[in-house]
Amino acid sequence: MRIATWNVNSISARLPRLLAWLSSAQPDVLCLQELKCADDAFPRDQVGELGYAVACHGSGRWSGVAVLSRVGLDDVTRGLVDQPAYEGVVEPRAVGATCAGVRVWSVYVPNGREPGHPHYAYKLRWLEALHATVLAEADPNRPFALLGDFNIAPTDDDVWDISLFTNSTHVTDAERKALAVLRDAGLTDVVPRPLKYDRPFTYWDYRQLAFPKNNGMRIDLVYANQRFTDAVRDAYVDREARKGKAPSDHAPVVVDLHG
DNA sequence: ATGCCCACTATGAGTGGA
Repeated sequence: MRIATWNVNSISARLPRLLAWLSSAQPDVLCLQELKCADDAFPRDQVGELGYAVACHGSGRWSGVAVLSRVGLDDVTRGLVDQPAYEGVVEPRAVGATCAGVRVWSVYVPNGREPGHPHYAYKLRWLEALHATVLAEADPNRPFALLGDFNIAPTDDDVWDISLFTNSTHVTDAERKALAVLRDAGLTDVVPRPLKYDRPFTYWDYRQLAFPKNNGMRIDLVYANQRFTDAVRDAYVDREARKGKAPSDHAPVVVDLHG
């Protein structure tokens, strides 16, 4: 069973590349983030032709998440337990579904903008709600994983040059503590292998030749319980998807499970 | 070669991304 996550930075802008990637990579389950489309605008027919059912949770211009599955899609849950609002809006940033017995959540953690910004406080509150959801769904007998764009680099090695991140989001102690709380809840960071270079970055800015220079970050994560990690056979970042015409600025993370 | 922001809304410039 192949499970993947990919921040596509607009489903409509990325549709040709998404369909090509589904055909070549053949994931059984794909978690998507940054759809930037409303639920009624999701290209269900096109992904349906490739055999995928869709559970999406979007509202238009910003955010938006989905789970695509060709092995069943049950018990869809939209939003987190006690998910906080930002400026009065509870944003579409999390959707859960059960696919062939595996419970997955596609998550898009708020960016945070900068430490001290209200969006940063929102990010930390949002991560508390994510933790509450993990606790509410805890079941050691069921494979479980959060997959998505966490907007946090777990360690200093997960950015290309930590000296450039002074007073930046994504690397603060409070954000990393939120990941530690998820680990304390029984989840493990499933670190993918890079297909080139030494570190498995998943995001490269569009600007300043970041991708050719490999000025990247590992912020797209898979946090899984033991039943899930025990089944992991391989995990890698598909950096090929970052190349070429009209790519997303994120690459997919692919996890292969036994069975 | 991996190649020097992109996508959205709206119609030009502002916002968000990280």
